[in-house]
Amino acid sequence: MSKTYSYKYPRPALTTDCIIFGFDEVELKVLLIERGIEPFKGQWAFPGGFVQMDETTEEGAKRELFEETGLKNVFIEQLFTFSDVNRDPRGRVISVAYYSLVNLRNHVAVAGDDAAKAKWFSVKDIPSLAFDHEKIFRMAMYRLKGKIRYQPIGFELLPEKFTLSDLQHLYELVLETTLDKRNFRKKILKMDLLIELDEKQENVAHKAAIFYKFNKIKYEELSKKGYNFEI
Amino acid sequence: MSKTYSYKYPRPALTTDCIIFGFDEVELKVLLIERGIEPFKGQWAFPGGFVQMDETTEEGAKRELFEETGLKNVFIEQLFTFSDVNRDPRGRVISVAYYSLVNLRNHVAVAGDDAAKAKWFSVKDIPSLAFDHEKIFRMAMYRLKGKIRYQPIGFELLPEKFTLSDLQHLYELVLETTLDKRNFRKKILKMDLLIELDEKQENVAHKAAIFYKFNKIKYEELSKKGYNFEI
DNA sequence: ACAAAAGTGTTTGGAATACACCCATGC
DNA sequence: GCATGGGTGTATTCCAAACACTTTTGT
Repeated sequence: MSKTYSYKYPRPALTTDCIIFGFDEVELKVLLIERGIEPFKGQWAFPGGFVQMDETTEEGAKRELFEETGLKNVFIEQLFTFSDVNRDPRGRVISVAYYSLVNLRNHVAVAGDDAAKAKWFSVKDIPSLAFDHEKIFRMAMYRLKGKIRYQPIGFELLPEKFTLSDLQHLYELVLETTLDKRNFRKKILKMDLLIELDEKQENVAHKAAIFYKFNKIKYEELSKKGYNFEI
Repeated sequence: MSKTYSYKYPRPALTTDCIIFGFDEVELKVLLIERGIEPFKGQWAFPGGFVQMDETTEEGAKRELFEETGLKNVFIEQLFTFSDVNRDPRGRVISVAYYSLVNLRNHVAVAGDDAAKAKWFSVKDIPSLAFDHEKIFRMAMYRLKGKIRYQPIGFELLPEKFTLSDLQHLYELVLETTLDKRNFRKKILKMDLLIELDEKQENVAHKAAIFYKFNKIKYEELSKKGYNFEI
């Protein structure tokens, strides 16, 4: 007979879900895993799983993300806690969702230990999802859009070095709009959070773009002062 | 021997907390209850309690709020889920926090069924709080400030009818700053979300102010279109 | 030479800010 | 008549948006 855990009152189970957006300099993608077990076996879902007793929900989310997809060292941010009574056919399960935007150069491919298959999908072409994950996805997209307008998420999550066109492209993908090149550059450079490098693109069939890097130190200083950045 | 509930894996307990800000046209306050039982017996804390199996966390938060303080029909919004491993001396307890801003005219006094005493405190003069509630409070204040700048929270939560000075005062209290009267009025009226009433203050020892009401219908229309309001 | 993306300034309209006096009312 | 808060307009500055051509590089 296996060990069980008993409580005086019933308790919901607690899980996490990770909505990881990825930017490969062409498309905005999101990371899904194919479920290996019931319920929703064979369907796509966000990585995540049950929270353990010795970890915060954030730690649990990162752990599951790593186990299921191999992604590591990802900065995640809390999105929302989903608690609809019937959101999971296994019973009462409450899920704390986290989201992030990562760069597909640094956070390369995906190869989880768990049997689950992980795959990046274009946000324009998402399969049908398990549980209430479509609702979660909509909220994550909405939050990402809102956030990128006044916080330089893009910078933290681009590769070490990047061109201004890369950055603009990221903003355009997330905001689902086009931006004026001159105005975008003016605004971004006026923030004074980018450092121009002594390096240019090579082997491109056009004028080589200058690489920039993000001025993390300055950003953290300003963040502490409660400074707000607007795009 | 009393009934217990057994699970194959250990589960954290799940609670809610409600950070209810109140505006009495003089001060910004927050609602606390004095704990009647251990842990932290006799200390002040936010109203809240354990989530039941047939209710969402939002429903649970509203239920506890009513039971402990008598407050009803409050629109609450999810703030954050707190999951530090040692945040509760009773063991592993995760709490989903909600916040709201209510008007102290409509949502009058407080008289909970539970033995707990509930009381409004000026946000400038909060006693020391139980659990990690000081951390929760700081986050709630921060969120409220951020939110009021681009969403007309103030309107929804003011009394049925109010003067522009009332509204300005609320903004000043939340943002902890002073605002220029003429500029504030210009901006607020340009939003076109207020309806001027045919009614004035009475028995005031100065020019009587005109009452306004919030144009809820127009606000909901615009909200659905994703329109954003900035203060 | 041409294709392809990088890079660059100016003008205009609208919003944000700063700022001071008269008005109505109760006492 | 005076103390109290209500109500109003303008000038200036700053930011946002619109807009087109030259430069560099590989083929």
